[in-house]
Formats: sequence, structure tokens, C-alpha cells
Amino acid sequence: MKTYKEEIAELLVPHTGLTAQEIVWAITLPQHLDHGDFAFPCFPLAKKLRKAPPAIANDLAGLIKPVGAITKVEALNGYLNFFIDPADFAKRTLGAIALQGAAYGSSSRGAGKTVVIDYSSPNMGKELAFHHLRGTMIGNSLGKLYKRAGYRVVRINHLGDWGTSYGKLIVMFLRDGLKESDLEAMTIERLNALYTAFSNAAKDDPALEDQAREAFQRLEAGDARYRGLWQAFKDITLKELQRIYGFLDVEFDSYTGEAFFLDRMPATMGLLAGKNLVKASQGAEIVDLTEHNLPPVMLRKTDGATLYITRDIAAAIYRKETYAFDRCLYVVDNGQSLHFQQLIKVLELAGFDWYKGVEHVPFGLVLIKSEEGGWEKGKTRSGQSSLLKDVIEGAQEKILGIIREKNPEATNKEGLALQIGVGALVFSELKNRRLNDIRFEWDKALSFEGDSGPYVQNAHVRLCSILRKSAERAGRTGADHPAQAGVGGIDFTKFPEPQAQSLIRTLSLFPDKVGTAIEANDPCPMAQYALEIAEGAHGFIHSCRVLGSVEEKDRLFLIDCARIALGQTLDLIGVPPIEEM
RNA sequence: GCACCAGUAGCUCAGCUGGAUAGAGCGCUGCCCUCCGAAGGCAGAGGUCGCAGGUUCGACUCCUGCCUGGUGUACCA
Repeated sequence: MKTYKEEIAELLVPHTGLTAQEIVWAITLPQHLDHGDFAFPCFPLAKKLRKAPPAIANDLAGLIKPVGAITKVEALNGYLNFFIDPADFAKRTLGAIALQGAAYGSSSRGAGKTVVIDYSSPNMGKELAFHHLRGTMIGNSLGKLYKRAGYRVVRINHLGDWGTSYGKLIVMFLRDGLKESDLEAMTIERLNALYTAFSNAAKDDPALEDQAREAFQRLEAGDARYRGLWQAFKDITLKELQRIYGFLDVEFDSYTGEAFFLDRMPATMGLLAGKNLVKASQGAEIVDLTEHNLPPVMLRKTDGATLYITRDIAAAIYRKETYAFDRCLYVVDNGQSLHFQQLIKVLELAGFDWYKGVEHVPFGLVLIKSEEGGWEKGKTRSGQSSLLKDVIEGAQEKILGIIREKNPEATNKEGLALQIGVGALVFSELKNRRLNDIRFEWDKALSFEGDSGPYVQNAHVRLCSILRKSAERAGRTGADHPAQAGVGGIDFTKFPEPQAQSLIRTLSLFPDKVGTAIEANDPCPMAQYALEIAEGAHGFIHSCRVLGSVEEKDRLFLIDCARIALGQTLDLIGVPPIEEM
């Protein structure tokens, strides 16, 4: 079926000398309802026709006869405004939602293409901190968005599981007199404590740093005992990670961390040397990028050990070979921008033309309000831990109290509180543009009012509640989902209220919003869109009684379509679309 | 020094490939529950879109320069 824009373009082609494609591209959505549904700006034609834009608009308005769903064409301020029959608009929009259901907004733009997304990627031996949440949820959302656009998506957690840090862990483990038999009882908290203990001890005993480097060298050399400890530490970390990811409903297709690429180091170094890129400098091996206005890339330290970026180069090549990706996205904080500029430049210089598909997707800091009132990285509140699990539990606890007060009959209050808490935290991190530093305020994020996770979840809950009550009235169990039955019997002229019109217009934007989010590699447009739907839903529910009204059947249908669109939007950004709260 | 990012209402932020009168939330002033969830809705006050140039019929949006702030910058990851 043709879109409205395409229909309008057909009308304009004979009079403008533009192609249909150019016109579709130029058509915009008016900001004000009384300006119609679509607008064609006549300004670009002014030079070509040597006429003032308002005059062109007037001429075109006289030449074009409304046909089909287009009911009126009007010239205003140099724009040609098109008005669509509201019933037709409602039928197309809601019909598409009813037909596609949970697949609403799917497209084939990514058909046959593969995108690899690297996100979260914490360091092993440490617990997920609050600041890991943003990148994790951005990557999670991008994965879902790309899937909806028809891409094959490979989600990778590039664990930081190699480096001197693991020498430190081993040193402290042995220094405490611990043995392999103690690994059974080892927890992530205790591993974390070993790190802290190391930094404290190293202040008094600088020799510890050397011991850690030695331990890491033994690890790299393949010492069996050290490798065994390392593997045990990694297993403990993974188990805990998956527990937290479970709370967030985040998944990965691969956990290939840095260590996975160790045996590819010689080949990678050889490949770069073969391209004449490797240079000796102060006892280390580097790639000199001065003529590209970048600092040098260190591939190998004086002690012979490889570095982070060396493994990243190997990993990029491996991913290309393994997944044949068209695009490879690294969702990593903006502080790493130099690193990724270097990585991509090295891939280019090495002659890999696919470097063009490799892209850093940076995001800004999450700043916390300090006691002095300033903004800083780190702790969520003075004296309070910045571990992600503690933040989630804190949110859950606070919300549990509110649920007990506002909805004492709710079943599974703990589970609901967790989903609302996660929704609140996730929404507060995704509603802003990716690159903006976020000023996180605990109370605001968990606020039950305004532009918040609970606000958008609440709109979904109210829609579900009406559908549930509808079933209840008819003696059915569960909730009614009239959209599943299709558009048969629905009277699309029954939505004349401005609140209904506004809601339908908002629902029609879903596919465009998915596209916008993907082009920007940013879930933010989707989160903003969730607010728009929620606002539209609240407005409609407030002013248009559904159950018991003359238009009950038609309004229930609209409610169900709004529920689908909002539920899908929430799912795409990783906010749990709950049905009661 | 170089690199990346940000600067829009008192505060926290939206604003699609340049387009019609720059939008929300919080806070502030008021109003609306005999009515499907008030975790909601409605109204009001509040802006020289960091500064200066440039491109354009048209700039919050693009370009250049500056100012301010954040982050990063070879032997950590």
C-alpha cells in the first residue's frame, strides 16, 4: 500500500518538475494540527520558478484536486498543506498495528546485513557498578532496534579479562594464604575486596606492583596453576554478571573476552609488520600515527606484553572473519574516543576496507550530585555504594514501600517493585541523548511523576487495566485484546475527539521513530516517543470514557492498539512493560 | 598542545534530512476524583537557544573563530 506521502508526491510530480522521491523526502509534518497532516514546503522551488514561495503554494493549491483520502489542499505561508480524512488515517494506522502486533514497525532496511554490537564489557573480578548501566542498556536497546529493522544482530560482551589486574588478584589471593580448595566459597565480593586490599597494600609496599607484573607474566606464559586461578575467577565473575543481566533482561550472543584473542597475537603482530606499520620506539613496538594527527599506538610493551588495543585489533579482524559483519559498533563511553580513532585508523592503514563499517558509539558520563551540591562521577550518595546491584535493590525497596501504600492488593509486590525500579533507572539513562553527560538524581529518577519510567509504565498499566476490566465485565478471564481480531466491525469515524486524533497521530509515528533511533544509534528518540504515547494515552483515557460508552467497541480497539505500540516501545528501550503497578 | 563532547526557561532535558508562533518535566500560582488506576488531567507565569561572524529566501539546527565546562591523551583496561 502507498503511504500518504507517496500519494501526495504523485499529485505534485506533474506540477513541480521534481521526482516522487524528492517530494517524499521534502514533505514534513506540520507542527500545528490546524495546518493539516502533511506539508510540502515550496521554498526550494522559488529560485527555479523565479516566483515567491507563497505564490507558488497558491498556484499549486489551485492546480491540485484532492483525491482519495486527501480531502483538502491549502496554501499557507509558502507551504502547501494537505489534509487527510481522519477515518482513513485512523484505519491505516490502527490497522497496521493490529495486523503486525508485536512486530509493529518492522522493516527490511537491514535485510541480509549483519551488525555486531559490543557493549557492557565490564572487567572481570569486579562487580558491575552503577556507571555500567548506561552503556549496557544503550547496547541492549540498539540490538533490539536493529533486529526490528531486519538486521542480523550479534551481541558481544568483550569481557576485560586480561591484563596486569589479574596478576594483582593472584598476588593477593596467594598472599592471603588462600588455596584452590578455597575457590568453592569464593564470591565476587571477596574478589572485589582483593583489589581494594591490593591498592591499599601497594601504597605501603611498592614491591607489590612488581610482583603483580611478574604474576601476570607467568599467567601470560601459560603457568598452569595461575591459569587455573584465573579461570576460576572468571567463572565466578560470569555467574554474578548473568545474575545482574537477568534483572535487566539483557542478553549476549558471545562472551569472548580479551583472553580469547591471546593466541592470535603473533599473527596480528605479523600482519601489521607485514604492512610496514610496526616501529620500534623506546624499547616498545608502536604504530606511528603522527602524520594522521593521532598519538602513537602501543602494540607491545618493553616487557613484551601486548596491550588492550592490540587485542582489539585482533578482535576486530576475528569478528569480520567470523560474522562477516557489515557494521561493527562499539558502545563504549566517550572517554575512549581516542582509542577508537586509533583502532579504526590502524585497520584502515592495514588495508582492511571494511574499517568503514567499524564505528565507535560513544556515550556521556553519568554524574551524581555530591554532598556539596556539585556533580561528580562515582558514588550514588555519600556513604552509599555505587554497585549496580545495590542501586537496583535500593530502587526496588523504595518502590515497594510506595506499592504497599498505593496498591495494597497487588500480588507479587517484590517482583513489580523490581520491574518498576529497573524501568525508572533505565528510562532516566536513556531519555537523554547518548552523548550528553547525565546528571543523575536519585529522587528524580525514582519519581512517580513527570517524565519518568513510572510515568510511561503507568500509562501502559492503565491501558491494560481497561482491557482487563472489559473482559471482567463480560465474564471472561484475563484481558481483552480486540486488535488481535483485526479491523473488522470497527467504525473509524468514531474518533473525532482531539485527544483521540492526537493519540492516533502519535501511534502512526512508530516506524519513523525506529528509523530515527537507528540512524542516530541512540535509543533516546524511542524513549522520548514513549513519553509521547504515554501522554496521548493518559489524555485520551482522561477525556473519553471507554467502558459503557456508545463507542465502547471502537475505543477499546484504539486502547488495545495504543497498548501494543507503547508496550513495544518500552520493550525496545528495555523498560519492562508491566500490566499492573 | 592535540582529540572527542557539551552550552536551549530558576533546575534537569527534548527539538528528524535547515522551515510556519522554540517544547516537556521538576519547582512556583491555581483548578479537576459520586467518573475505566489522581503513579493522572487542565490552565498560568518563566527564553536575546554561550558569544561573534558566515552560508541561505529562511539558522536552535550547517560552516569558521572565540568563550566556558567535562573527558581523554605510549608501557592500565
